[in-house]
Amino acid sequence: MPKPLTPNQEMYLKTIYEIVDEGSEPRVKSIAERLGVRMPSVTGALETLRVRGLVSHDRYGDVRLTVRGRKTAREVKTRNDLLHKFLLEVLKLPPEIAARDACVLEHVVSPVTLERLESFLNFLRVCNRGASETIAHFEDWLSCQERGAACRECPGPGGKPCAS
Amino acid sequence: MPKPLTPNQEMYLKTIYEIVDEGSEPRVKSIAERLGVRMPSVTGALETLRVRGLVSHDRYGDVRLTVRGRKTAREVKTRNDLLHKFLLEVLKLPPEIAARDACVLEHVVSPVTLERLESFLNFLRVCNRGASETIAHFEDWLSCQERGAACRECPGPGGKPCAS
DNA sequence: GAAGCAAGTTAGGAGTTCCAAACTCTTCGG
DNA sequence: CCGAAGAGTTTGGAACTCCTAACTTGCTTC
Repeated sequence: MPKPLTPNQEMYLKTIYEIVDEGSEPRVKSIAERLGVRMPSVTGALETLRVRGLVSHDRYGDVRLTVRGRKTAREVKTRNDLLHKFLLEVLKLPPEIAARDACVLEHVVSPVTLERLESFLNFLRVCNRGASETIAHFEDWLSCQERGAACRECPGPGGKPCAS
Repeated sequence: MPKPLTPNQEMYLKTIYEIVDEGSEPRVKSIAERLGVRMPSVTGALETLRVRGLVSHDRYGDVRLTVRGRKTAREVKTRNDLLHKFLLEVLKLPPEIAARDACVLEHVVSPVTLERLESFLNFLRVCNRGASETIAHFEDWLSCQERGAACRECPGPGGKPCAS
């Protein structure tokens, strides 16, 4: 079995995939900009990925994902989408935080946990015993918390319901 | 501002903290065993942590956390506990998976997300509009899913309720 | 077609993290 | 009190990641 990719290597793959997905040519420069690194770092990373058979890249030439590279990139992206959805729709995190965290978590969360998160989202979708209402209540409760007040029906910081 | 610690460095700190917490002397060997690395790795890591003022350690001498090191270790442990609780109590993950994932996530999750997870757990505790019931339903639904059946009231994979 | 600029690469260096092998120190038993 | 065993360290090497500085290449424009 091949050594697993590092988080960084997965990030390079995902970034190339996204650039292509947006209809642009993946250039060393644009990859560097997206990842917040300098061009030599990209050249180096592409070399390791090339050796592993995930991208094709000749000196001064085009950067392309191989079939295997594209497959891996899609997997990373799938993990990201799932985490992002959870952070956004369940935890109600602001978009920038959700995006940032999904981007870190996508490389480290276990498959089992990922699957469970997916189940949780499915459950919220199909449950007809008030699961989505609970999530809606959570959002209400959060905004009461922010005002330092108690929620209409659930106790707030002070333990007492408020009028909101 | 000091450079942030790497996940690894946080792990070393947390490990030493736990060993002390259990009433043992933190030895290079026991730290190595817990972290699944060899002794030279520990010696090296202790040196970087020493330079950063987080542990005290003389050649062949005792390993101790400094005040700052202990503070950091406690912070890591707090993050771990919170994540662990969430993975266990909300996602209903098996203990080994929850422990493993909490241990990775503790180093990378943003403070905002951590706080939100804490809010979520608080919400489940204090909500009197059925939040904890929803989580209980999730657990039921999961076991139905495992049997490939539908839940009593929420639709399962086939979209239809079952008798469970 | 040549010059210049932007893109890309190489070279060299630093930090982190790990390892095996070889060495040193401490401690404990005889 | 001395020597062996185990604990701990040093050395040297590998992988990954990043950087700056200097160099090369390709393209575009005059």
